[in-house]
Amino acid sequence: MPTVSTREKIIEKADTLFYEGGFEATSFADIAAAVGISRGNFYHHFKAKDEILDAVIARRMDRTRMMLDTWQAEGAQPRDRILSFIHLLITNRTRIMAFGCPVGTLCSELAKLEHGAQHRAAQIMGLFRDWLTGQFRALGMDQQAEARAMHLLTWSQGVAVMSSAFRDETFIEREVAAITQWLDDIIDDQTRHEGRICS
Amino acid sequence: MPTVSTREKIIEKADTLFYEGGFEATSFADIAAAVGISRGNFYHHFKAKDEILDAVIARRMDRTRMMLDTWQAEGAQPRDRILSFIHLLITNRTRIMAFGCPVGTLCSELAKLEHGAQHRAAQIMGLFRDWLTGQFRALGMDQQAEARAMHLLTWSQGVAVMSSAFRDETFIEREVAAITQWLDDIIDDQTRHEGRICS
DNA sequence: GTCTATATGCAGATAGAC
DNA sequence: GTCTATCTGCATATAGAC
Repeated sequence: MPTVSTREKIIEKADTLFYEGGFEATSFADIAAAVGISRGNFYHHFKAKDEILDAVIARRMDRTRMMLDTWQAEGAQPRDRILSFIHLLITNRTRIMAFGCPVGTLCSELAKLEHGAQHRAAQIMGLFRDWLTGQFRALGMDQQAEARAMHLLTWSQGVAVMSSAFRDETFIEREVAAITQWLDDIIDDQTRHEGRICS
Repeated sequence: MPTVSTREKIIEKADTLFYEGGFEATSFADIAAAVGISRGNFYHHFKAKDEILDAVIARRMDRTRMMLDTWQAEGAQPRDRILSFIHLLITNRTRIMAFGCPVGTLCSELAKLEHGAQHRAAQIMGLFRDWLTGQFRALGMDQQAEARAMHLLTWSQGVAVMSSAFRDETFIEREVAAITQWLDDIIDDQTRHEGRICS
């Protein structure tokens, strides 16, 4: 029977605490208290704080891949799949306003700490970039697919930063509407362009 | 003779260290070493770490106001002034790639720390928002002035996060070109709109 | 695998000499 | 106004009993 191991519980709690309080500001004691184990027991599972960070990043990579796979399977059209990504801003708006984007803020923090795991954290962002690039490519935007994926990611990261700075929920809603409008505009352009080539 | 006081030196060094290493990760010892004074002397000037943060935020507010005033005086047209803002991304690209945006990353960090100074840090962002709103208003975009200021700020914050995550200098250059294009497009739209009303 | 007890170091902060 | 010496607490990390 695969009950949740202590190791997995540690990773799960550390993931949440790193997101909500930051990596540097989260202590072993915080994680141990959240899991309900002693500090000493901690070192049976992880030799150093950096090892937990590695495990948390690996967990986030796995969960991101699973989420992207779900969106891929559930979305009938590339547009629907891209909308799944955009609507993360709505679904997670309360947490985003309080703590920002989990990926963006981790990358920013590790950059300042000059932490070795910085590159691995950026790979989570890379998963989104590559998946979104695939969606725009499926829409026939071969040349501009990656640039548009990067634009959408950039816009989302900006919304996360600004909404947490100003604590404005309506801002997120307005921006999501604007992003959706942008998406439909470039899809319209693409459709017209293909029509012109065919005729 | 107004030589730079020790207090001012502390604020200046703390400003840099908070930006490059983060507020939480920067210790009194770090600042004292950078200034060249002992830790004990520190407390003659600041009673607590939070007081230094307050002073750093106040300094950043002052310097931001001065910068905006300079842009206001030097730019002949609102478009030129907005371009001054956009080109911050180019001027500071090396530091932005390494440490992100000083304002955005401070807001993000203080949000996670649930720090009381969070609101004051967001006021720096507010200075940019209000100034940019004034520029768009001067372009005749009364209704949409603030939304466009927020869009420009959001985009810039996104570029800062993404360029530091991927460490890509060419990305900043491409985005600045795209932002400039966006600016000229909405100015064109505005000009045509005014023409239509007058004719 | 989990615990208690503990080592070591550095953080923020204070007292008091010069 | 600057220093040295010191306090207290919490951080990461280890040792070893159960």
